Amino acid sequence: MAGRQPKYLEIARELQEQIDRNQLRPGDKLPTEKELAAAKGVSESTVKSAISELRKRGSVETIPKKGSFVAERTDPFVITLNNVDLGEGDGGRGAQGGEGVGGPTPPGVGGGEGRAFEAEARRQNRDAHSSVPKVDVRQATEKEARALGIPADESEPQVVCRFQERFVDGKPNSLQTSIFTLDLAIKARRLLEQRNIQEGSVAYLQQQHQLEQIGYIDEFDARPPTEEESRFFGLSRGSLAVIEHSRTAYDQNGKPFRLTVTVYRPGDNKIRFVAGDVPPQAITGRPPQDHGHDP
Amino acid sequence: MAGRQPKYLEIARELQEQIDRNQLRPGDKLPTEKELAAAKGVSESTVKSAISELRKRGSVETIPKKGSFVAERTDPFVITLNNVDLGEGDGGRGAQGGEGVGGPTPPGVGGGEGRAFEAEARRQNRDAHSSVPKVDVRQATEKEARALGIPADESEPQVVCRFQERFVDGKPNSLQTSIFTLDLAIKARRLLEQRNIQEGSVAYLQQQHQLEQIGYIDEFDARPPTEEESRFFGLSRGSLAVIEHSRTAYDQNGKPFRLTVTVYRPGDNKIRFVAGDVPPQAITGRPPQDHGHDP
DNA sequence: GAGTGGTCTAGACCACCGG
DNA sequence: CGGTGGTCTAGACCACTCG
Repeated sequence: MAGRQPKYLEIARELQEQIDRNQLRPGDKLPTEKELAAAKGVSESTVKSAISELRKRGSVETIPKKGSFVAERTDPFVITLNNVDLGEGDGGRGAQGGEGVGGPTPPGVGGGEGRAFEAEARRQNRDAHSSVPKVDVRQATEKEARALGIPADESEPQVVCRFQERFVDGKPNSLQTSIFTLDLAIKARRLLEQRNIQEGSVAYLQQQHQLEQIGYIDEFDARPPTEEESRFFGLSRGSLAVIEHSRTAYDQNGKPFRLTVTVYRPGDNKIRFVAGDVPPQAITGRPPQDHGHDP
Repeated sequence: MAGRQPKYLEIARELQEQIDRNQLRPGDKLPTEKELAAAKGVSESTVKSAISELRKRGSVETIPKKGSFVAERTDPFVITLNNVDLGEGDGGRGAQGGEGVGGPTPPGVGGGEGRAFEAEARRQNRDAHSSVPKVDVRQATEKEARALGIPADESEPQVVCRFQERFVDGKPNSLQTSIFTLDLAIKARRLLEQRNIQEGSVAYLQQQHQLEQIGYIDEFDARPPTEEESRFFGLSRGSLAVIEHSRTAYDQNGKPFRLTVTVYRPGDNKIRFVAGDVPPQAITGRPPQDHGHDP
């Protein structure tokens, strides 16, 4: 119809329609590439292109040497990124409390690292856990140095990276790296220990080191996954992009002291910000009845 | 090194290194695929795979029948999405004022559609403009119906879409669609007119129709571009993903009345949220000295 | 008309998976 | 072991751009 498309896109469209019409159900195995090539009367390479297109959209997942499968629709994990009271016991800001989130959202959660994540999971009755942090000391990348306000003239600035894998309901959910200057970590030694900071790094830094998180800037980007990310998320090569969320946290002197980079797989997560008064049921996500009409 | 990689990734890596080392500069044309194939001693298809890899990362752009070019690094447009005073004259919330953004960020901007965008541009001394809105009436998609709180039993719910192309410094920046129920648009007729709403749709709805935006929920996703998006952004097929930002706005009765979906091309934009007290120079983006040391 | 990338073919070999 | 997808080859034709 209307100006022919390349065959591979045509085939991708046909397969997508079968998925949409539930002729191919989540978890089903697609015909093998050979079979599809024969069925559509094209070469195998053309079929490969078509399937690669579906992979990019997240409609199918391919497991090498096994086959391509219609993606399961997990119901997404809702993570509300500003669902936090900046700095726990209400340090710097005084009366405002909920900090522009206030409203119906339960505040609390000491910000930073894994804590907000686990609180979200509890609220949604989902099981979340994080791996033990892997701690790394290395030279700051340019981006990290800039974010942490390390002067450009400092040669080989060292940073501490705390890296965690995070799971929801047993499935890989996100990868998080928190980065501090080595100078800070030497004063706040637990940042260097390969062990969870139970109360959260923000609370730890506040209580033990008078470092208050009084604000942060969040930034978003999308990019293709690294190999490590592909492995963790179980993506095959040429799959969809990941979402990168960077949070730079500022202390009471207006200096950045932490950079947290979290990488999500799209589709499995609803990454949210809430502002003002929003009805509670909108915040919890998952309207009660949703995809209940086509079985 | 360490467990051989496929040739096409190897070649992609080599090219990427040349780009990183500035042996290939932004705007430069890569050798043709034939030339590369000959130079690397591989087939043309392998070279195509390699270049496709670089396209996904945004390192190169390919213009069909002309060649592949090292991507220009535009300095990114910083758009701060919560840089707004909800509902202008401070309607529903009362005393809290700046709404969790307060701090040093200039408030103002009546929220919604193109207004925040143009205000951002002014602040950054950049030229922003939007196309005249294209207005469409059509049946709501499932997602739209859900977001706007249209009951599932309503058959063929109609919505009004206001679609705009947005440019920064003359270059395509983002595509924005604002969606309202047809019921609302019939009462608030200017939503149906193919003409900019100068004061912003939020202000219009408040002043003329007592509809106050007292909160919103933002959501992020990443996905491959549609054909239309590829055309607008000048992406070739198999290029990188786009970022989708959805904002659902709620009125004083806690009911959603607008869904705005904005699609950005990654790399060209820094999509931000600011919370709490953050030093002003961090907010304006672009630290004065930045990539000034490798010319 | 020459050059270019987009699409496509018809194969091939490999590594890994499962039985 | 046979089946699978990943990689790769050595071509081909087309549509488009450019000089």
